[in-house]
Amino acid sequence: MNIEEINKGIVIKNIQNFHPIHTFECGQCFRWNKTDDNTYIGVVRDKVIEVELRGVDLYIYNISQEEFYHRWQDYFDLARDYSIIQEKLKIDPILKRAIDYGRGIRILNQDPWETLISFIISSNKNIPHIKKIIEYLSRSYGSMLIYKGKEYYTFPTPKQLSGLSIEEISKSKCGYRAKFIHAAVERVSNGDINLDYISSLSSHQTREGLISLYGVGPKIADCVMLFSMGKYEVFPTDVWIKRLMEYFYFKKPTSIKEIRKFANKKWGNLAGFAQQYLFYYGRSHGEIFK
DNA sequence: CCCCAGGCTTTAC
DNA sequence: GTAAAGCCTGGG
Repeated sequence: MNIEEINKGIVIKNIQNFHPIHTFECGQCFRWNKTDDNTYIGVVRDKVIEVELRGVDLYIYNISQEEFYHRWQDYFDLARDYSIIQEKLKIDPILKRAIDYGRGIRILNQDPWETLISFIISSNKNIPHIKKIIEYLSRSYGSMLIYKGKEYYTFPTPKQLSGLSIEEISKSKCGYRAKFIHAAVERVSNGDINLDYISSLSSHQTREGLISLYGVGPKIADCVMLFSMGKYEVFPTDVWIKRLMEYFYFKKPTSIKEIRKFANKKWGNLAGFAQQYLFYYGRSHGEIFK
């Protein structure tokens, strides 16, 4: 990678297989917002980051080169060669179509705690509403950051949320999910469950551990594993993926369990990448599956 | 007004 | 084991 430090940021020259729109709109994250053409601002852990694709060069603002190698290369998954992944997956003609459409997707390496709560909130909700709830929680209980004179808020830590009543959490408009969030805060902040430890286990054990949380089922567990724990063999199967898989592969109604098994066998430790390309393609071509 | 939105828990076969 | 009902809330 050809990287240069510039005023207030870095630039990666001639970047391959990274596009901000595809990466930030493919459903894996909720705190990146478009501010201009090919420009996004996001709060990641304890920093506000601005990303802009200008031609073939990627500008990342509010970080140094040293920080890039220390944290952000991993967060944006920029050390991974996605062309190899794409080559392997493109053997499948349907994936070829999906990859051609979403070529610039990268799977972000997000914070497990934030990812867990975000996907607990996501159940039975649309994306704008999910983002609103997360924004409310961050503004109310996170820490304030200033970037270019504007206020931003970190996603609250377990400690910052501990002690809140279910009623207080409900003020975020998260509805019946408040009791799930409350339970997760309790179990994580009192040390009953340690997300870093859980992520170090085998995929099966990680999954079991996550599902042991109240309000966390197979779909949410898979999202947390894929988006924040580097478990790339999972295949989060939601209603969109289910519809798409039935339409393209099974030609008949198929259980989620069977779809996951199929994907695992077909794509192995690349199933998570396949899911992201398919999901993004499916969301953008939803009318096909009606 | 009714229906749905990136699921889960509970209850009933 | 698998299948259906009910769930908070906001927007169409």
